[in-house]
Order: sequence, then structure tokens, then C-alpha cells
Amino acid sequence: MSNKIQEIQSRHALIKELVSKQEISNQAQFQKLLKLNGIKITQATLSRDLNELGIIRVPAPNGFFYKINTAGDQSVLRSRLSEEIISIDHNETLIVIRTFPGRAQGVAIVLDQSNSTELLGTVAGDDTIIVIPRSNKNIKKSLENIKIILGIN
Amino acid sequence: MSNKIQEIQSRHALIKELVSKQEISNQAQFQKLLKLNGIKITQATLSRDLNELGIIRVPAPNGFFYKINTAGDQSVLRSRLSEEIISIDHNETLIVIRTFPGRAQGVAIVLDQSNSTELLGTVAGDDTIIVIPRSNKNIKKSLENIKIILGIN
DNA sequence: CATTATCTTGCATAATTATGCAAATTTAAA
DNA sequence: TTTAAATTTGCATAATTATGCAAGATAATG
Repeated sequence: MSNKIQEIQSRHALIKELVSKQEISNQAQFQKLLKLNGIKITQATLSRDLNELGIIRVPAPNGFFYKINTAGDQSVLRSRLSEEIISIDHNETLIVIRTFPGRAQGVAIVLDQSNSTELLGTVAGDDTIIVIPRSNKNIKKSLENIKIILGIN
Repeated sequence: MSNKIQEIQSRHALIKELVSKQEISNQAQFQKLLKLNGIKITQATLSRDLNELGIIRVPAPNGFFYKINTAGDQSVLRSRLSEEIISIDHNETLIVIRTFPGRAQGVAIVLDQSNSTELLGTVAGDDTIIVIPRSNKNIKKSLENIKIILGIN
């Protein structure tokens, strides 16, 4: 059998399919479902697959279930992040980032998740982000920090 | 020691604080950090706390780390305002409140409806609220005011 | 108060997930 | 094709997390 990559990709596709269609609570159950669909792998491989796909186990009132980690996808966007940004400006107290329409939320999430101590937080609308710096005194430093996080020169 | 609830709430607050400020990769490490902050609990209790708070362990390229679950079951939390709040911070001119994902609007409404003369207004995103104080001069007073309104000690 | 019910926690351990290593397979290179 | 490098996988087990149970603590009730 040639083309291992396709084999893995289709297995990953099935895993994502399954996780989105039913509530799976552990890997043993997951394994069974895969088997029913003709995919036989060990728990070890499944564990690796789930981590690669960013599929996580979340607690719920009635047990646990697997779901796709939304934050995981942000890393993919990071490469094109700078293309979504129109301008970064500031006054004495605030930094304002303008983005393409509908992209503010996505960009803001990256800033939030950077956990930079320079930034107190962000609020994003549709195409505008307001960034609150930790202090007004070195706001230029915060600005530099933002540019680094977003990968802008 | 009376008022167990407060004790638990402050422990939960510390847990949320820790998880949002650093990358914690397992419960043993978590336990140590809590101990450094004067909270001694077993791994079992920590496990229960994390599940109650919807804090999950997510895979990353360089290991695992805990984070607050987006789209967590807020049903449990909905009753307790203070449990929805991760941190309250400020700089010279603004106050920034971080909340659980999707809870910023709900918390902001409480602040808005308090009609406090200390607060000019709020702007809320998904998990961040910006509060604008009446004056920059006594921002700490506004901070206290907010904590009273939200029932935080 | 006294009594009962509810809640919280630790202990010990079960349940579950992650991973080092070696074998097998696949891909790349010569 | 042969050889070498890289990738994938299973096995066994380590590492980590969840939980039944009992004891103690707290809250509720009369």
C-alpha cells in the first residue's frame, strides 16, 4: 500500500467526523467507533492523533466528552495575521488596531492568548480593536510588543 | 473556621488567576503553585476544582498546558457572578475585567445597571470588559466600587 | 442547642492518557 | 534497485487524572 499520508489523512478526517457527530467520552470508546468504520489502531496511536488534531477532553456535568479545540486553529492563521491588519495607531492612553472587516475578533484572540504582561486586555468589534496597555507611561513599548506578537515589522 | 464557601471561592479565584498567568502543564505543578500561595489541597481536590471551573488540559507543540474552556458549561456558574471573573486590573486611566469566555456582556450589564456615579460606562467584548472611571484621579476608589458591586472580596 | 442533612476533602486506587523504545513501513537519495 | 533516512505504529508501561468511600466539617432544621 503506497501513500501513507492519504491513509493518515483519511483516518484523521474520520476522527474529526466522529467527534463532531457524537459525544465520545474516552479513547476506548473512540477506538471502537473507529473500528466500526474499518480503522483499527491502538489507543497509543489514537492518543497521538487526538493531540495532533487538537482534540481535547472537556468535563461536563454528566461526564466527559471530546471536542475540537477552537483555539488550536489560531496558530494556522498566525502566518497571515499581518495581512489582516490595516493600521496600528495610538494616543496617550490607548492603542487602536484597524483590521479588515470581520477580522478584529480573530486578531484580538491572538493578543489575548499571548498573555503579554504589557497588555491589560483588548476589546474587539468588527474591524477595530482597542488595546489597553498596562501603563500609559511606556505605551510605545506596548506598541512594539503588539507588533512582535502579530509578526509585523 | 466559618464560611467555607468564601474559602472555596478564593481558592477558585487563585486557580483561575494562576491558569491565566502562566503555563501549567499538570496538576502536580498546579498543586505546588497553590502551595506557594498558601493553599494546600490534594491532587484529588484540585482535579475536582478544575472540572468545576471548566479548566482543561490542552495539547501544544511543546507539551500540555491548562486553560479555561471556551464554551464551557456556564450553567453552573451562572448563579455566582464572582465565579465568572478571572481578574480585575487597571492602569492609570482604565479598569480591565477579564471573565470566562462569553461572560463579559453579562457581567458588564450588572455594572451598567448599578448606576454607580464612580463609573462613566463600560464596553464589553467576549471575555473582557473595559470600565471607564469618572475620573483618573481616584481610580482605586472606582476599583473598590466595582468589587463591591460584583460581590468580590 | 441538638440532631439531621448536606457538603467538602483526603486517601487509596481505578481509570485513562501519554510516551520511550524498537520494529516495521514508507519515503528519499544515490 | 539498494541503501539510508525518516515516519508511523504497537507494545508495555509510565505518567496523569478521576472517583468511590468514609471521615470530618459545615449548614440547616426543629
